[in-house]
Amino acid sequence: MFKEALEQHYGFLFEPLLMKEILAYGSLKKVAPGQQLIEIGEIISHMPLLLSGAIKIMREDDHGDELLLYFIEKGDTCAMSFSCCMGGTKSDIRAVAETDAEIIMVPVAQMEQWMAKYKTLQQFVLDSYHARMKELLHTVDTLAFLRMDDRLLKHLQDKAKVTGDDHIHATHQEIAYDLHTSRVVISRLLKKLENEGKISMHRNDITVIDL
Amino acid sequence: MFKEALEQHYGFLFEPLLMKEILAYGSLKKVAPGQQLIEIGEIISHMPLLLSGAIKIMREDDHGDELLLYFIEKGDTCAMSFSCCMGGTKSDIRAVAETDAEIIMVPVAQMEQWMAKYKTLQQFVLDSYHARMKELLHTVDTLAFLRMDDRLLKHLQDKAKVTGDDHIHATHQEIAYDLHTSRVVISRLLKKLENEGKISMHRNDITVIDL
DNA sequence: CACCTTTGGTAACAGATGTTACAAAGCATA
DNA sequence: TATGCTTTGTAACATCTGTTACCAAAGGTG
Repeated sequence: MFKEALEQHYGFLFEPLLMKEILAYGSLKKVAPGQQLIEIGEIISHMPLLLSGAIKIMREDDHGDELLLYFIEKGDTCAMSFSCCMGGTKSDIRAVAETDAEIIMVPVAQMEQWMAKYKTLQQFVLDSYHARMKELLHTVDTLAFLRMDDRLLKHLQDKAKVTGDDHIHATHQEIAYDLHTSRVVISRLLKKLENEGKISMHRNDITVIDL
Repeated sequence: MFKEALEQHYGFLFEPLLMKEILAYGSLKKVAPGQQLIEIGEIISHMPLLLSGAIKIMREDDHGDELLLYFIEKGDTCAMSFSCCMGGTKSDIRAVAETDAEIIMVPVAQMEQWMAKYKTLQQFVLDSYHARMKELLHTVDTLAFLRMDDRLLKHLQDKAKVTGDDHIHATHQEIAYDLHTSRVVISRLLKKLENEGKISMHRNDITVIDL
């Protein structure tokens, strides 16, 4: 049962009746790192409520080039998936598990009913939109105002934060995909960060010192 | 009176009772190009409903460097200002009139009441969030995947679209501020676009040919 | 017209980022 | 140990963008 986890992360937000409904209609989904949850262009049938772990939200252009937008953590939902499923439109983003994660999947049909009934859910959705908007603004700031070395360090810090581990297990190539640059550039800048004492490196393992 | 304009742009969206309330409590604001509507850090007391014209939404970093996020046109609202005023938080963005514009300003206090009462307003706010989110995603795409020449052309096309005029009256310096680059870079790339036949240039006037 | 201000053009250079190519190191496995 | 794959290091170079400096053109004002 996922009753306890639900209570813990959403109990203070949602009214008791809504909690019961979520328990009745929602289903628990467990995913492993790297597992894809939502693909671009896919029609959304469920709204996710994250109980544990972290999800990374990615954007892709016409040429298949990728960019990490932000991470979603426990107690959050993907507001975009909400508006997509309510409007019946397709997903603008890809969602991939960054860590092991537990998610409650609520069917769209229920969500529509509940939005009319439950004030707390309305508020939650609005708050969620606001939070995601702020994240996106942050992403824009990063892209517009920072150079690649700062973007890289920030990325490593973010990754350490959402995984709760200052050891990052990723190849230079994987990091390059997230930041939409090339492996050589990442290797170069990582070496620079190491020389500056902000990280230390081993094969498949970067330790963030400057957290 | 702004009754007619309101009917025209929002009549099909809002229920009659809500329209009456907006007429009763909203006030019409007319602004001229360049006039600032919202400043970063400001507390929002009113929610704007755009009747005519276009507003540009800007972001600024710690060093005072600017970036144009997107334009808002008639029938739109600034979803961010909504969440800011509902939450009592400060504005993350700056809003500046791009053209002459007419805006209905609705006091926050009313908005909170109406959100509980009127389904159509709830839907409008959710839709507005979704639309703004999409715009921001577009902005991210532009920053992450395009080079400056394409960003510049896209900016000129956007500007021509929201003003309804393929003649753009702006100095190279002003364009440089919007795109967060330097005047020299803009001059260089504009000359390139002119050679490619996509625009033609005169002092303080760029004509977009490739719309 | 003479004078000044604003705006735009261009060269020359610096720095950041992207690309290609190749070597070396780490790891797994026969 | 020998072999092969993955991952990382590095050089050399191309390209894009940003900076500085200076001049020229356009427009306004006396």
